[in-house]
Amino acid sequence: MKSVKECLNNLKKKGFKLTPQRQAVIEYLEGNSSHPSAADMFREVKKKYPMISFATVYNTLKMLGEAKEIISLTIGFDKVNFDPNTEQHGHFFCQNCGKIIDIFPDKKMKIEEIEGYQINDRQIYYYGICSECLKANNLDEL
Amino acid sequence: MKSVKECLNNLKKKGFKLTPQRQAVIEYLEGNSSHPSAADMFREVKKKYPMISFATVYNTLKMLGEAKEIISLTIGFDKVNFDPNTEQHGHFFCQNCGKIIDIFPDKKMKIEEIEGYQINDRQIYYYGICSECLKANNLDEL
DNA sequence: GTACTTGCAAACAGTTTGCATAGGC
DNA sequence: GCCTATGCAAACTGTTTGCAAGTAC
Repeated sequence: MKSVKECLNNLKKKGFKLTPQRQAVIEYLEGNSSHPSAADMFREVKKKYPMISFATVYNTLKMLGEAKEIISLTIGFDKVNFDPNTEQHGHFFCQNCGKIIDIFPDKKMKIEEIEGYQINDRQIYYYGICSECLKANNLDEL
Repeated sequence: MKSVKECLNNLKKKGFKLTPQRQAVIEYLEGNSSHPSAADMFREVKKKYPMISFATVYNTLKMLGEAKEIISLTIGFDKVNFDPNTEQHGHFFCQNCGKIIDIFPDKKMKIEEIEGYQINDRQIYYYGICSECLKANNLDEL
């Protein structure tokens, strides 16, 4: 997702209807690097658009995924998180505070080939302790 | 998990009790590259050990994870899958047949460092169509 | 006007939990 | 004998679904 405007154009081109609910979700996601879950989105979007429902959030996320405007992360073990940045990059999951942090490689990552397979996507997940938690030394139990 | 015997020794050393149920799960997992889910394990182990319960399967998997005898994969979007091979390697998820396939790199993969972070683990997930599905051309809807 | 989207609530799947009983060490 | 593990069922969480009413185009 490069910008709200481009995203809306892309969706319109693909025949999706642009409801106010969908636009509210898109506006919340644009430039958001916090990797929100569906519940995070529901909670936040509801503040500005109180009549939105959970089903609509999921519906919108599914549509944005199909339109390749967002990617889904399964880095957490219980729920799915979403990232509007569809450029190839990795993710770090802090096992202490639960934050998901973008990891951009030094050089442009190219997805390797695997003989005989068609690769549509790759995700690289790192698990560990983030610098903030290491500094604060407020490790819960590790 | 290198072998059932080594695994049992390791668990004993760490103070875990070796119940028949746990041994049945370990024997099922040893050398198993099918990346079973908890439900798969429950179904299969039950055949040889009919009185096992779901809670015990989850309990055993949690213990094996803590003992670093297995790794958990979140490559699927709904459930967790398990791999008794704890050597660094990637995984491929076929978006057509749902199979999870081990991907071993040509050269020994080293986990990169990330300045200021402590990395405990890394997972690389590939998504696409496996060679079997490509050959069979029995693509459901893609 | 038509077809798709919404909101709601109920359903669903995977996983976790509480507790009495059983069993490893 | 102690303390942890088991089995069962119920609870819980994240996500999906069915359907009547609403709305983008």
